[in-house]
Amino acid sequence: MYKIGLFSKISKTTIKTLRYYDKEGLLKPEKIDRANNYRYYTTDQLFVLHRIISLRQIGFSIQEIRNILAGQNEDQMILQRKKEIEALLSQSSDQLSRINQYILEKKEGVMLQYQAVIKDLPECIVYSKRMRIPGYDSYFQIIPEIGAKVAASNPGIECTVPAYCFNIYHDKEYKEKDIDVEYCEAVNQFGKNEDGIIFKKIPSVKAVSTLHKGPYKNLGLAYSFIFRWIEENSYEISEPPRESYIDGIWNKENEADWLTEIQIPIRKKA
Amino acid sequence: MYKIGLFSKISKTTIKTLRYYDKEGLLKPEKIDRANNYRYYTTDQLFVLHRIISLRQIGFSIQEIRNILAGQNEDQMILQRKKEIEALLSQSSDQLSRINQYILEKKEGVMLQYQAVIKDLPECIVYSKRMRIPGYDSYFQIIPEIGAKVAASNPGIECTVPAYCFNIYHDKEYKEKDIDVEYCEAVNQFGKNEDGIIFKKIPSVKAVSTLHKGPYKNLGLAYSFIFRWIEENSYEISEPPRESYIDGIWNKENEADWLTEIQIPIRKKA
DNA sequence: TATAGTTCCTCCCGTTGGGGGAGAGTCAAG
DNA sequence: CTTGACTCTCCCCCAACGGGAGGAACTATA
Repeated sequence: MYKIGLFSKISKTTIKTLRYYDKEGLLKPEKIDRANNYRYYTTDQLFVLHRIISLRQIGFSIQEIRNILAGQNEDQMILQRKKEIEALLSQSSDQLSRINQYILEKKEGVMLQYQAVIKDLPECIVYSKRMRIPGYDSYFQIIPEIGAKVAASNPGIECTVPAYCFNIYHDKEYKEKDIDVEYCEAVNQFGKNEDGIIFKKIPSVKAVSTLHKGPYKNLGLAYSFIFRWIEENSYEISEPPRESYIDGIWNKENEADWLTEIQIPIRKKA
Repeated sequence: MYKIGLFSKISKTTIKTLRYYDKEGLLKPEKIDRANNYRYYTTDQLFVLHRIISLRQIGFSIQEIRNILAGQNEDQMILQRKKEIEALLSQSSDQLSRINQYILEKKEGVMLQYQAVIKDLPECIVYSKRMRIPGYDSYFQIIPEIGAKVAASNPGIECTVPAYCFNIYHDKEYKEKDIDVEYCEAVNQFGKNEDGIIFKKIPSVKAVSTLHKGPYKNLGLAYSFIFRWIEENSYEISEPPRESYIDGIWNKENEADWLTEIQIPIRKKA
């Protein structure tokens, strides 16, 4: 029978940890002296402690170890823990790739105005119209028309607050002319489909996002940044890119103040 | 100027997080209404927030981000973070290997009495004698003699409490006869070297450890378990194995109660 | 203008696996 | 008997928020 200090040295475990495992019910001392509450351990308990430490080193939580020691469906917990480890592994390797990319960008000295962020885009209801337009300048005429038509045909329908108003680009590559584009605006409910205007529910999706400030003609820079980012970090594009308009002609006079978010749905490359 | 709820939706960040970043000084609202303490944000602040989120996704802590945003030696922090990520990566891959090994052992149904644990063995002072002995049974005669001689020549020297008494095996492979063994016992100070008995300081080292209960003739099982474990988990032996005697003939009559810990110093395979 | 529903605020507590330390009781040796 | 080493319990701390209480303020509608 060893007191906690000796047992701690034999087992190379701190006293704090031993007391904690006692409190948590993982390893009760063989005997507790009722007179002074001293804990007494035996060498046999080294086996249990070794089991606990081994499981901790594999990353199981205290609660999980308690279950395993109690004999509860160990196999399932092991498989679950294995999946967790694999998730952590992939997260770390993700972070490594991102930080390497970051170092590279710093060394090249460019692109530092752009930041890539992964977000979940929530599900929403939109009205949309897909069309082929000659160039970006056509937006300023076409988009208000679509909005007006929807409002006229569907009383009671309102745009979401904050607005989520974006274009989806269906071309396989970046183009500046003759663009196959789908204009979308998030609304609070479904309405009538007419004149190529279609209401639909867009499911939630994981996307990489970057902000672009300034006139639309410079959006190409943002695209080249983010396409490269996707490539370097081993993602692939899962749906066509979206441009979400945050600040624009409707609230900022100066083109230099316009703010656009590029959102590209992605998945990890297999 | 957006109130926190709208800004939270635009940026896909929770209100709680925005308030936390305010409190931590990462992202102060553009304006706070003194009358009601409402926070007001601008779209320009989306850039700072994106920067923060991007750094968070790479795994930087709030404190680190605060330093980076303040322009403090960013390069160094990036390299440091990269090392952290690599450490995490290697830890996870370690855990994955261990849990796979664990699954394998369970499937084979054997070896479940042994547990491998990695520990740091602390530095200590020992007296030691290296010799060639015919077999394990010689221990019972030789070891007490050495102890008696040291005690006689070095008054004032005491063994550590708890005792750390072990053999180091210098043979390249496991042997049961004609063994090249170095007997060591941890003591509180240096003493006289004589008759092949040498005092020395053993530095601290990382080792894998397993417990063996029962007679010494069965130690082979424990060795085969742990050698395999080392191989399967991509470690390599960095120093000769040690056998540390926890319970033995001096305090347990029955051989079945003897407890021995095998400690093998290891390092990760390159 | 009254009211109801929504949004916002500031606390406070919880999470994990112990570490650090205070204050008090206990043990072993000289 | 004293002194130093051990041990006990209790409380606070960590990181990055999430959950919820309780209350004030804003907004829309009747």
